[in-house]
Amino acid sequence: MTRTALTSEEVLTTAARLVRADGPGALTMRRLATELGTAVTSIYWHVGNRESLLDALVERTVREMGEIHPAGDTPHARIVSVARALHSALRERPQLIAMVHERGLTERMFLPAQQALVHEMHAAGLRGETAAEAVRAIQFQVVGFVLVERNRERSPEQHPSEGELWDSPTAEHDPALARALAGPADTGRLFTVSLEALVSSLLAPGVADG
Amino acid sequence: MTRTALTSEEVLTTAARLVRADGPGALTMRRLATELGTAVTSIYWHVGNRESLLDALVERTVREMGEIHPAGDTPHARIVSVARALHSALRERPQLIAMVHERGLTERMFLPAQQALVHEMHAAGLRGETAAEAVRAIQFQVVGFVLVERNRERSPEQHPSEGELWDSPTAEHDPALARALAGPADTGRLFTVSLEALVSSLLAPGVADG
DNA sequence: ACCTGAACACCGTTCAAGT
DNA sequence: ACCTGAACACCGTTCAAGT
Repeated sequence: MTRTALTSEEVLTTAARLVRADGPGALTMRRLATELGTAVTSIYWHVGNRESLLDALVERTVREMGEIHPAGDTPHARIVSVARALHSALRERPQLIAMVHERGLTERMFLPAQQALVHEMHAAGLRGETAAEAVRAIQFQVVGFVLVERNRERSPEQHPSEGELWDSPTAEHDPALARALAGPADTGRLFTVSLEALVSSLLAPGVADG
Repeated sequence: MTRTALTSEEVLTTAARLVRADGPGALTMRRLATELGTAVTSIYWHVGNRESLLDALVERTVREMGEIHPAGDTPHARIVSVARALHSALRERPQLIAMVHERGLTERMFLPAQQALVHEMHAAGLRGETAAEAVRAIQFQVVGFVLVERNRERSPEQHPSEGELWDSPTAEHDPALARALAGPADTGRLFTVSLEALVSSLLAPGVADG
């Protein structure tokens, strides 16, 4: 009983499924071979080694990310919408994004978004290095946020101990603050606040020129 | 020829050295045993397994991070100084910080800084949930930045291809922008710009209350 | 051109046996 | 109380041998 001819396409698809389901750590060559119904060594013929398989997976993810469609009437609104779209796109593919991150390909994944942002910065009147800096500030903000959020999600256990430690002198004459810092962060709101602050500052005339 | 009695302290110190030198991936139980001059299995008696060894390492790093000393005359300046201190402290211990990050203990590591920030927010007149939100916005900003920077450092190779892709329509009538985006980002400046924008916005009266 | 099993050099971990 | 070697079940990868 032999199976139909193996293709690198099939290897990639199955590998992507495993990563999405159980994370990159669960993608072992032997498990992949079992899943595909072939010998481990056949995979090597088609995709080289594990490293290049992961490279191909990442490449595919970058392509699949798709285009960005800015929405809104003002440059400010359209920039914010791009940042938000990026934010949720990244959040929907946590494991694959982590792999893109590990491989340092985050920038290339961001290229379409970057071009959209450049367009909007131009519309807002920014040019040259100032515009470039503004675009990058947005990117850093969004990527940084996603990374921090992922970090927090992976460890919901630590908050109690953090709560204990907030029985500090400061906490006593500001209980509302202590309560807020003991509980989980409202990351959605933090994202909005920080993003609005940044965009407003970037679009304010003459600020980024110092 | 027997060596002096093994202690868990010695195991931790040697393990920390290996991680600092070659990263967490290089810390294998067998290599650690060789380095210590004992059998692999002795380590298990002292520190449990690899996982709890890494836990202990991380715990130690968090403690060693030390205190934060705000500098400057205005709350704005002092908040910025705390953020900067955090930023460089994190950058000086990349591998160990990565482990703290992986284990989701970033928050606990940030506790002293958090308390310093709360103090400054109070000095600036912020209270309760507004102050808590402001503190967290700063934290997210700094941590996010460090993570993005580390990601970029790990992959200096990708810029050429990014440069190629910047032969786009927009690039032609703004060559300065294309040049800026093709080259490496000035992360120090981006950090300053974003941080100043955020702090100014957070300390502006009545903004974070909507 | 494509697939295979055997073999190699690595892992982390357990456990009975030593002192 | 502390240390040990043998053994187990995993890895990724190579390579000669098959069709």
